[in-house]
Amino acid sequence: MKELAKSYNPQETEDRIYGEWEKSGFFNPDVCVKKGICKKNAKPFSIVLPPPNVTGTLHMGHAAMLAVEDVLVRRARMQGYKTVWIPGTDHAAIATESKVEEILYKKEGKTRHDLGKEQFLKRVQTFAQESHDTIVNQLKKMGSSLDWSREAYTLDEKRSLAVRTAFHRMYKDGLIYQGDRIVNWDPKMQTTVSDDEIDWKEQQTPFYYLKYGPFTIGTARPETKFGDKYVVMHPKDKRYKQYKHGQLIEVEWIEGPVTATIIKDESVDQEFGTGVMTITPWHDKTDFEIAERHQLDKEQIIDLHGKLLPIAGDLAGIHIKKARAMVVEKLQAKGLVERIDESYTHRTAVNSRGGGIMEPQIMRQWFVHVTKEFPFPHAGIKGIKKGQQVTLKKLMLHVVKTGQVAIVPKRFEKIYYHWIQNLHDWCISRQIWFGHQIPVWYKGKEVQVAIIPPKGEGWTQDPDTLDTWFSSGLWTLSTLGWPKKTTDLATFHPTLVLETGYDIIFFWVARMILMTTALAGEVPFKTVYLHGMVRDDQGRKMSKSLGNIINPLDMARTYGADATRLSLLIGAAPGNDIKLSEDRVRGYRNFVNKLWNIARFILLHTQDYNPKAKLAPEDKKILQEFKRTVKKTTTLMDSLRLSSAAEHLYHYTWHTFADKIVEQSKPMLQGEDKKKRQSRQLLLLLIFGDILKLLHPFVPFVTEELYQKLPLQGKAPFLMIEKWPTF
RNA sequence: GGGCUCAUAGUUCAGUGGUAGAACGCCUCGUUGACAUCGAGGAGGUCGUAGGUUCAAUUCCUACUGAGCCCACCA
Repeated sequence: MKELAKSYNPQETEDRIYGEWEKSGFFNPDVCVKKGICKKNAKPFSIVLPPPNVTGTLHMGHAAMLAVEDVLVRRARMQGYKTVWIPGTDHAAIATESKVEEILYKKEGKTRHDLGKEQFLKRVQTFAQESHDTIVNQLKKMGSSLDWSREAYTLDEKRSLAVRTAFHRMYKDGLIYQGDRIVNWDPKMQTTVSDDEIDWKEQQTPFYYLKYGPFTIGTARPETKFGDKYVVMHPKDKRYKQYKHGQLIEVEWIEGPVTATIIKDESVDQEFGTGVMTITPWHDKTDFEIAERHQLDKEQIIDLHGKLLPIAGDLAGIHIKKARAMVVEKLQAKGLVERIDESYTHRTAVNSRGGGIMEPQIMRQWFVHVTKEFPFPHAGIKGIKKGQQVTLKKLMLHVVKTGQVAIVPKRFEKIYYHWIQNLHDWCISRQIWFGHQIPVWYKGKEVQVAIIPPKGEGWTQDPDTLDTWFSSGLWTLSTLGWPKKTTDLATFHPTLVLETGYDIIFFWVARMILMTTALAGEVPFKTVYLHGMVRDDQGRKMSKSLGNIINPLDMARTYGADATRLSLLIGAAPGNDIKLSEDRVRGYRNFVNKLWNIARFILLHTQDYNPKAKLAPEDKKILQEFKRTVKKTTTLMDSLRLSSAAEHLYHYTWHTFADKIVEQSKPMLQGEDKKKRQSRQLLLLLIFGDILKLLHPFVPFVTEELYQKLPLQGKAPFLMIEKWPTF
């Protein structure tokens, strides 16, 4: 028996251990079944890894996610479940494309158009591949027991088939349609963007009160007002009751007299401004909806590059940024400006990927119809019969309300409901190059929506690509082989737990529920476990500009992956943010080292232990007391209270086992009484062996390394496949 | 504008209808054979404020204050 080093060296251990695990194949449930580690008919336990974007490297938030998921997975495996955790990465369409564009521009001063589609996509793929390799390496460093044989990529061949199939089916069910609707247009990136990808920036801008015939209207954007010919007020507004809905009036306006129509609509806020406004339906969502309700004309004022169209008269071709001052000047010359309020705060929509200022436009795009009734074609959702009329919104609400999907912590259920109530049709087409090209083909006036290109000459595919969340919304299905009826799909779907940050509950969680229920008639997962954001020790977001980023790989290199994991697990309640500091990680490094030294002591004193020794009554009692810790840990983990479980183990290991039991054993181990000594040797080995098992999900590397050195009888070849202790 | 969360020891956080817990930090002492990445002991809290329910509230309810977050079509 070689003596252990004086202190634990994670650098020497972690990569070697991970390599051994990988080589063993036990991350793969099929291997476990084949080798008899788990029963053929064992209950399945499946988790998909929320696929990191191939835009860079992993951050502390990822590390927190990996820690929680690996704990769940490792424990399930030890409990004998047929356990799989599926790795993968996300092509992240617009995020990756804009990142590569940025690099290209910085390094070579070129745009994607200078390269052309084919060359540009090659660059993106190279970048994505490098990023992927880094990420995989990082996932392994953190000890994640992922089944690499099942690795997926949102843009690989299998996932592409799933995407095309989903699009085709949803189109046939009337859930996807092409329509002319108002969308968020980014003139800089030349693409649509979804509501969720917009950041709002507050700005002080002047607010103009303009004379519009007998009315005074308020606006923050006079440069869009050229075509305004509807004047809208609340039907109950007493100030304007002499005006009737539909009444025509002549008003003097920017380019001369206009015939305006009075419109009464309840969406007008009587308290705001003068309670009267004119509308620009082509470039404002609210205005668009008013126009839809009353079937009003809509006219485009601004082109897709942000320049004024001929309707602006001599200002045509001017960019809207410059146009404002010029329009105001014109209005002032005509005496139409009543007053200007300088202290108005306006919220500007900005594309969170790349920063272009959004300009709403009416455009022909593809949408997912969330309020359309359709006969539900499946039988797998409780409370909804096959053939029953449902909408996507209703489905999304139903599965959570009935508990078929549980959200932890529960308060996020309310947030989820609220979001669905406000949900509009989802625009899924993007005018970028990197992503799943829309599976629609055109030939003259013919249109075909299909899974594979139509036969015959002359078909061209829609050049647009799909919103990245369309493919990640299928993730639980597509990683398990859908639309094919694979064994994996039958065995592992629905997955048990989806663990992710609360910041992407809408982006991703909601959309997975939407797509999976609609397409497969199953929930994608039974429980959603939401972790908090990892912040710095002052509770601030980690960001480059603040320079407060703590890199998980740096922490793992300095203190070990195990310590890093513990620092992210202990003190982290679901849904609550974690404040992390290097001191914290250092503290848990000390615990890992303590564990190492306990082992060192035990190994030193059990060289000659007798596996058949009888436990003395007082030792039996200590063992019984230890079983309470096993029970408590088990119960806490069952209820997903991982932080409490880890804390409890920490405390027991250090302050009960090491400080009391081990200390008290010293005289017995060195004493003359052979029976006492042998009993105590066995006791220490038994309890410590079980401590290692209990701790293994939390700190897999050090426990594996130590367990392999324990002289216990009947050990499994790896701690990771040992049975979870009973009580 | 609507909603949510948090407020407990110096710090980070658990927790419970019945006279408060952990970790880190701090103080004192100890320790050359598992571990100074250590051991023994200790100090430290009227559980945000004001009401209410209750035999009893840090725990339940209401209001307020402070911190943070999310949503929303005020032109």
